[in-house]
Amino acid sequence: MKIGDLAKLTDTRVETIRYYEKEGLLPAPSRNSGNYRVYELQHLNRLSFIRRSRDLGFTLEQVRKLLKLADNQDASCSEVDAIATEHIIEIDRKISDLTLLRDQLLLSVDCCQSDTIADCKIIESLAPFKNH
Amino acid sequence: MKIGDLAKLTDTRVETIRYYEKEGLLPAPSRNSGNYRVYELQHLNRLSFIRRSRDLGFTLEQVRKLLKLADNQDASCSEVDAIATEHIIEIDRKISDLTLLRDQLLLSVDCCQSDTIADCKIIESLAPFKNH
DNA sequence: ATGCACCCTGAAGTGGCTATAGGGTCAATA
DNA sequence: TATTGACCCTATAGCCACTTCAGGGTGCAT
Repeated sequence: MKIGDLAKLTDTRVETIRYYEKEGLLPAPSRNSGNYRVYELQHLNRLSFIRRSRDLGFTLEQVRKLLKLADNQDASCSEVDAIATEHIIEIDRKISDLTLLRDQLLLSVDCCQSDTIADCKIIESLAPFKNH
Repeated sequence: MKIGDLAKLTDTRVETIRYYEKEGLLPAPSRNSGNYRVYELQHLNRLSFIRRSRDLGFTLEQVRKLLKLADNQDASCSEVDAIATEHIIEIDRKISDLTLLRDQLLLSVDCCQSDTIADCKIIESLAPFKNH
């Protein structure tokens, strides 16, 4: 399988695959006579794992840890649980931050019935003091 | 006012203030005999506006536009409204993405009652196929 | 005179890619 | 056989919004 095929199968850009290789997330595959990368099923599996993890918002650093843990089938999965739980907490934090922020913005936008900047409630909500 | 004072008043790092100056968001202040930046009230106002906008999640590019609009008191505020509304839509998108993602993760974590990686539901939910 | 907190500049690093330049490979077609 | 065009290669720079670092200067108190 060539890099383009792998890219299509995993919905990943070719450059991203090469980037993962450089970062040590994906093992360097063998090369054919023309120096093209040749991928096997194991690469497809590993890249799918990485992409799925990234889609779920894990950082590459977290993915690195998850891969290492996944490789060790006999190890305890408590560490996996810890990473996932910490990630959920982080996501919850983001959601509540964004919700607060959204409400504040909506308030300004809804209130702004004026025509000019001078009376614009949005600008006013950003300014520290009245300009006069 | 020296840069450190301005930093404290606006809860901004000194380096960030210099960065905003380099980026043209904050006008270059005058200097004292020792080449230290000397800030006036207008700088405090402008930096506060920038920080508040950033806190609300606007990009620096959006802040740049908002500042330009805010400077022109007679202009129509419809553009401001457009920027803010587009931003709210963006935030809504992020919130719903994160909520979906959170639910998926929670499902895996709640289901994982096993001890070893081999049976870990979280790892399983990331893996594309069963490893056997 | 010395210490220390603060200030200066310029360059490089962060994450997670994406884009660009400048080339090589390979299979199909004219 | 020559050529086209899709694909591949490497190396480097760019993106955002800063942060960090190296290597120095200033200013005030002790």
